[in-house]
Amino acid sequence: MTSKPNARQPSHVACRDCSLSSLCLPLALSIKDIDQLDNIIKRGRPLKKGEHLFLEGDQFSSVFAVRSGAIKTYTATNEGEEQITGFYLPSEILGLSGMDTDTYPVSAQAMETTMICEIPFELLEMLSDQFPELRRHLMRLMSKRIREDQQMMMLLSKKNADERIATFLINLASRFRRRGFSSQSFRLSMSRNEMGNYLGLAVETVSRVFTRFQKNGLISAVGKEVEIRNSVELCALAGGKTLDPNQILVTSA
Amino acid sequence: MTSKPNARQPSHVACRDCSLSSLCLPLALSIKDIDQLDNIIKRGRPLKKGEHLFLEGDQFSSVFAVRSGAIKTYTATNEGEEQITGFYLPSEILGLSGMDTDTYPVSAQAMETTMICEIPFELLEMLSDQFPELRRHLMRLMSKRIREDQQMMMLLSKKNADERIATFLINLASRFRRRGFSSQSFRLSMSRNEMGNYLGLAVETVSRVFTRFQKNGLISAVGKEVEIRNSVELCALAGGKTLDPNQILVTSA
DNA sequence: TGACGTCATTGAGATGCCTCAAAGTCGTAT
DNA sequence: ATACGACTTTGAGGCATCTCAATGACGTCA
Repeated sequence: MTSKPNARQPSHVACRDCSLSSLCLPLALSIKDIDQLDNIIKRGRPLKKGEHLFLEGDQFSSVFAVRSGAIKTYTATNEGEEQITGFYLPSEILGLSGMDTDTYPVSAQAMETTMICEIPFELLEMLSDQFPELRRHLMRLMSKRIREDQQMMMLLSKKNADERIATFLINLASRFRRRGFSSQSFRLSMSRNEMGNYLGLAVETVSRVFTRFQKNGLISAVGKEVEIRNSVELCALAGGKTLDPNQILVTSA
Repeated sequence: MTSKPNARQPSHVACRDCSLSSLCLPLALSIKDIDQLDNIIKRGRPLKKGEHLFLEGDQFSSVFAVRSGAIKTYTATNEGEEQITGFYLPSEILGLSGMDTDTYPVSAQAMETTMICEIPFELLEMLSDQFPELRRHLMRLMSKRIREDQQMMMLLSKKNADERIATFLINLASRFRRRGFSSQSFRLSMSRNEMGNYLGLAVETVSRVFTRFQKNGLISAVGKEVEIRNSVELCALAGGKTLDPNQILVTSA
């Protein structure tokens, strides 16, 4: 673990000094070009838990990178309930799905105190006219998202409750790992309810699966704190295809 | 109806003369620039039913546009069954999800005799370095796909069997309509089995829902021929959010 | 620190879809 | 024309998950 996940960060770190630069958009730019990206990025005040970054139907104007905290995106079903479409952790980019419309197709809300980098899309487009590598990176981001959504569709149409939750936990673990945090032990930023909503399960089912996983020694969980105690078994439940080869968990510390 | 859906087309129509140019990639290019796209497009022999365009794991090299016929993409589940991830009709583009990997993440197979335009990705990237409008179009395509996948995730996690099939039929209808064909009456290119696989339902359930829909006068179906008899009801079942405002069906001819 | 509201857990019963099984229909190729 | 295989339909029963209900734990704020 390099540092604590929610360590305070000054609110105006330059991209070149940001610890996430190797995961975020700067990935596509050389050191000297990063400063240009830096110039167009707006860094707002931190969002408090429950505050919205944008609402479904808002004028599309920017894409966003999470710097700390966590964001969920959701849309309203026909019956007016919320359907969560994604969770975003630090270094992850959201807002790209609004690109071909005038308005955001989902709402984005902070699940805890969250810091955001805002990248006005018009400027990002100008910058990507300038840097082919940046636009390829954007394309790759979107392409990756399409593949991830397809994995999600597979989860929703073929997996049972146990497999869904195993997959979800393994996926979270690998995302934490990528950011340099422990993949064995972490804090969920979402409630059981939100998890169930996202995974197409009732809260009660999520809760029962958690209980069962603990009885079987797969995980231990106290509230939102989760520890993966048997990642081999959990991966097996999740199904090998869920993780990229470079995302395989280390089995022991 | 402007012409029959499966009317024979000569196998080497230039983009500028293709009846699908207003729906396909040329959409992003001016008349004189289209010829450049034209030059990089490879037009192969027609694929027969069951033939593959590419296999999961094949080296990623091109994106493809369907010119006539129909393609399905699928991937293998952990248990080795096939999971269909999409159906592609004429003018629709597939292969973009492979963009950020070396290999295609899905297999693509012809569901009937199908003609394809192949666009080598390297050349497409060069061309889009030249034409900002083309690359914005590509981005929009991907962004649209992300939104559609999210609709699909919503379908899979919140809708029951009736709603899934209503949504599917309405979606197909609007895609036919966009291409200038009847949205009231069309031929399914997929089997009940494939439909169920895609929608996360057992074949038997699909069949039962079709029967029920016919009893209730929503549709009539003989084999793969489907007629929508009550599009208002069917849309209501599908849920308003499923269709873009510009995809709303005309209620009567 | 105590009280409240939110979130999580557990139990019991209902249900929608799946599985298995069998018969019926269609398309196709010989 | 006929026979075969593949696809579709229908029925019966089982099961995973949902729904409803109640209790329990936690976090937060006065």
